[in-house]
Amino acid sequence: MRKHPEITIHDLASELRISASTVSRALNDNKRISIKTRKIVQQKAIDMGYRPNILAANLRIKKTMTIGVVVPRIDRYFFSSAISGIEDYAWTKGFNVIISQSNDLLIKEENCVRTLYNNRVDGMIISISMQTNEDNHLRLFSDNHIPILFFDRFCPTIESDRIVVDDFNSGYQITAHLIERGCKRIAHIAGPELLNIYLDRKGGYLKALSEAGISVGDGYLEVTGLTREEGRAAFARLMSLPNPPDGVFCGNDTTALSALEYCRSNKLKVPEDVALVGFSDEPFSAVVTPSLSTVKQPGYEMGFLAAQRIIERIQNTNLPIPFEQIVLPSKLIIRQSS
Amino acid sequence: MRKHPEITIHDLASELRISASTVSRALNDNKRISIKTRKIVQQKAIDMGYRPNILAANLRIKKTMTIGVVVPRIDRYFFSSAISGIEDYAWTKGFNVIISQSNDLLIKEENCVRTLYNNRVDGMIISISMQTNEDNHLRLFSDNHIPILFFDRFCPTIESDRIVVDDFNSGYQITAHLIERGCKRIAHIAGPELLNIYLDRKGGYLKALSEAGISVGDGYLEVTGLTREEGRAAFARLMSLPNPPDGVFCGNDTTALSALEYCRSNKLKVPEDVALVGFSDEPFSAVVTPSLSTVKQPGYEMGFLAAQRIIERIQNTNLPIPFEQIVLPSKLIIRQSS
DNA sequence: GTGAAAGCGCTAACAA
DNA sequence: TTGTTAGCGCTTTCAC
Repeated sequence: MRKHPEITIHDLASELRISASTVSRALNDNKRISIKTRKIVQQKAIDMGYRPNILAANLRIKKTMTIGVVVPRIDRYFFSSAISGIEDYAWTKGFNVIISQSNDLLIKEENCVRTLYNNRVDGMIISISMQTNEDNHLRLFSDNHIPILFFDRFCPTIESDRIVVDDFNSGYQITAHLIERGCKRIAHIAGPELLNIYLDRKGGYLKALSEAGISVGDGYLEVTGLTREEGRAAFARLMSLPNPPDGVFCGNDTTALSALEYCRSNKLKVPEDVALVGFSDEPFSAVVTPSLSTVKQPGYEMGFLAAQRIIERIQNTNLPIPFEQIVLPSKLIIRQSS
Repeated sequence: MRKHPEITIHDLASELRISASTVSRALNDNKRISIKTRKIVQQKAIDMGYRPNILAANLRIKKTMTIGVVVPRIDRYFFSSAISGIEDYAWTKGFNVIISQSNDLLIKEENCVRTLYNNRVDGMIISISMQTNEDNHLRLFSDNHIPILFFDRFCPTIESDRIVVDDFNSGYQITAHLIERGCKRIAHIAGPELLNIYLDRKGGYLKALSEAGISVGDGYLEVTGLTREEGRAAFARLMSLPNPPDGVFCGNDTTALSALEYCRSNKLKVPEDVALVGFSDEPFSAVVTPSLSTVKQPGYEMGFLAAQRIIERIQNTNLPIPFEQIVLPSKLIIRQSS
């Protein structure tokens, strides 16, 4: 039931008849202060209900103990689990996390990044939007030597740490799997070419095909925004081809789901008529019927590692740690749809 | 390509040969400064790449412009969409949001709340954990008159604003719907009685039954933690009853899904043998087969409104606005499972 | 309409 | 081992 009057180190100091700096040091467990004094001060702090003014400390120390996060959308499972990982680690280190979403819009992303910059976050973890085709806003950080770390979707022109999964190899595995299960005509619904992840997935697809001596059928490569609607349209186009595919690697689970729904309403059997594979292992993928083959990305782990990495960098801004691209393993999950 | 040297109002001041206070005022569009001076200062600020030091301003002004959020888990769709709503509104008002998750553990929740308190957030939006049976940590806020707002799951002993959906009525509607479609033996898998939401859902269930003159069958009321596993076990118990139910109102979509899976592996037809209804409209609910009847909660809107409300309160701490419980409409969505 | 000066609560260089 | 002192960058009273 304590009331407003905030206790400061000066209150503690005068109460104990010592100086404020001693109080400050004692509170921070500075070894220059005798254990005895430290104990006394710390106890008094508790007794008087002292809480440090982080603002003042941060102003003095010129750090905010905050890391900024920008993701396309919070409510997508992959991103929310990544955020979960970021939060969990950051909190153990006393860092706060402020989150913002770009809605996959470049202009919104620029706005987010600028706001984080103005808020003086100590570092930024970002997964760029589908539209991001330039990097001026990102340079706000890199040019000013504020740590920046990309996860999943990165901007190739900014030198920095990155945490990704091996999209190329995953795309390769998916396609190889389709080939192995007997598909002869394999199509791919790809995402925006601006993004490394989709480019890589497509690359893996192409490599697997060419290794197997299969050429990409006419019209078998669709490039879309990977929304539900675009996915459905793209899949419809594929299935209306004179020689429709018997296996489709969809750029994400959302489009795979659209494909599934298209099949349902058009009485196509999955996987008999056409085998389907998605990407991301969204929560719904395991439970739709037929369940969706997909690639599981370790969202939580990526976030956790990202936080770990960036905090390490924040705490060693002077040390010249080389930038690193960390590739986490993803896992092909074969279910009923293929 | 600007470098480290941060510009301060003093730099602007000396550059323009005016005082720092004038610069400060001009930057804040204070009408005591002539329009002309304001323009000049603001332009200079841009030219010199000035960015205000929010930390210093906040220290002075004793606000952090930050609101804290505590949810059970970020990666559950309902919560991530609520957070999305909170973020969206807060950013328009220049507020930052710091998010933490309790993992439905009281001890973790206490920790989160304490951290937010120490971080001097200007207000807190919280949906309490399944274990929260006391309110000492919450009193940290309410006793110190820091605005606190509950959404969805609230603590009844703390006086404050609340934003909820009408769980009672939703539970009633679900049950009435099951009755209407011909179910005679309706069971309910309820959640922890500690939480208003589950208590209300159960209350609605009971009321609908009693109004219809149906009594609750023996063993028809299961109280669980509503996880996938507990849901499955509870549903298995129900179906092993001598007189198993022909309609089950599951406390959330997760348990409804478990039930569905149980039915699948036990060759029970849904909804013919047993009709199923869940709660929350998780992303998977619409796409499983059979698709899941459920109640849609407006997560994003709740978050948006919560942010709006708490910011209003933060900005009028002196005004005695009465506490309010805002009930948002939820919507029964009837799908194939019932 | 503008300036001088004090101070938010803390840390840290320098002294003792 | 402890204290003195000087700010961090901003806002704001009070004076002119």
